Amino acid sequence: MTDRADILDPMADHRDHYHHGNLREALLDAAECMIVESGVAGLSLRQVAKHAGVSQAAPYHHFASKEALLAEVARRGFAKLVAGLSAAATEPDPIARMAGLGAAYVQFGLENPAVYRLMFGAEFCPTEVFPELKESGDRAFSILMEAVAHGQALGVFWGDEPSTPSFAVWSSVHGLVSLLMARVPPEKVMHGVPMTHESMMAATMAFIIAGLRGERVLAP
Amino acid sequence: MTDRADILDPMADHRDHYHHGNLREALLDAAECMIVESGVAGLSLRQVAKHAGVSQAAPYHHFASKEALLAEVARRGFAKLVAGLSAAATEPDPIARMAGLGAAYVQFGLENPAVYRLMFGAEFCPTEVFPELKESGDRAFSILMEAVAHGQALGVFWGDEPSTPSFAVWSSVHGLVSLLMARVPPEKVMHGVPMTHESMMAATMAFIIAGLRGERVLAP
DNA sequence: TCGACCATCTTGACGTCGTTAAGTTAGGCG
DNA sequence: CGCCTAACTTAACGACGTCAAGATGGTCGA
Repeated sequence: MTDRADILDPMADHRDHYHHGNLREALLDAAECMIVESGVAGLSLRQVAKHAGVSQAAPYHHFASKEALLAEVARRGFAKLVAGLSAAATEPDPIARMAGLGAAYVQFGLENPAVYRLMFGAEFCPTEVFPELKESGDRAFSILMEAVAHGQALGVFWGDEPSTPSFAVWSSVHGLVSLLMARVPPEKVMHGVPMTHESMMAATMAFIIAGLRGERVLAP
Repeated sequence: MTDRADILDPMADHRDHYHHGNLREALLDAAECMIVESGVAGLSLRQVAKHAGVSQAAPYHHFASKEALLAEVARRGFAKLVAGLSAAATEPDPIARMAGLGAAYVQFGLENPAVYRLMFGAEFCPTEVFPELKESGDRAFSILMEAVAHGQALGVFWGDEPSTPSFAVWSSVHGLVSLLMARVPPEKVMHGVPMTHESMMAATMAFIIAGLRGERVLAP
């Protein structure tokens, strides 16, 4: 099809142009696009291939299975999430940094709900089968933990051990995103009180800050 | 097969014994059992039917589709969750009640991870298609909101509007269960600190109590 | 310049899946 | 006793994931 185009357009300096151009990336793009439109559950590898303009078996020269392709889409998602968090992690004030991290996290989740579900769904591409996925997630967690340790070092946050409160923070924000996606349409009103995504997020962040600053209430 | 068994065993007083006995419940039981063993993604309706001892098309006389059967399994899960929460909701002390609700919620999630994922996954049986699922979830939320309002009425919890902080509580606990299931094996050690499910839960509950008691830190 | 190599992609096939249509069985009621 | 209808079976359709075998075309040493 693009017989002469490869000569006229030698943009791929390395080895990115194979037979049909960079099929691996094209498949990933197509899969992500189709996931965003129709969800993960109904995704068909054959349609991904058709969408990329190749035959049904072509993807198997770049991915071991449909699950492996989905895992790579999820890995890209984690990379994007880490990029967003990193941008927010430069803020020096601990509370402002934590608020920025939370906002970046929620923004990523609500802007990429399908990919977010794929990343944390564990039904498709489980972390046991694809350990690089777990590693990508841990990288995001490290940014959060660094922010907690930063606040602890300055005496703004309680304690001196960052991993446990970091996990509690992650739980809160992850739960917020999950519930906002699954159960709260943006205009929902409950018992006469409007529940906007913004107010839900403000309440969760208030919980997080209160938890980070406060003393323990329950034993241990 | 059970030609005479129906006569020898007339336990089903109402109309529960059709051709093969109560196939609807048998299918639900088989599906739940198979989901627990192998997850939702790989579940096959044909295997569910075979597991129940009927042909491939038999389920369609009791459920409109595979998704509808899964939705009913999820609905049963919500009923079980509500039962567990209700038992913990009798405690009069607000903080103890909240801790009990959290423990009951986490216990349900960790004891039924596959069904929990189905309930909140939103990939299979979405709430838009099965509104009774949403209703079941709202019933669980009401128990939590009642507990928050109870604490607010006694002046133990901050504020006088229960739905927003209740949502933050739900977020935290839901996120805790999700992350414990997906990313934290029970024996995980992170940066030299052992992260047990119990310590993660204690930290999250401390956050929740602190958030419920404390003043707002961020501007709403 | 040419031929061999090899990664890349296609064709075709297998078994399984969800779902539907048409036929079969058996208990309930006239 | 015979019809009715719900419950179930058999058979089939198209789509799916995946693999084996063959076609294709760029790369590189001779």
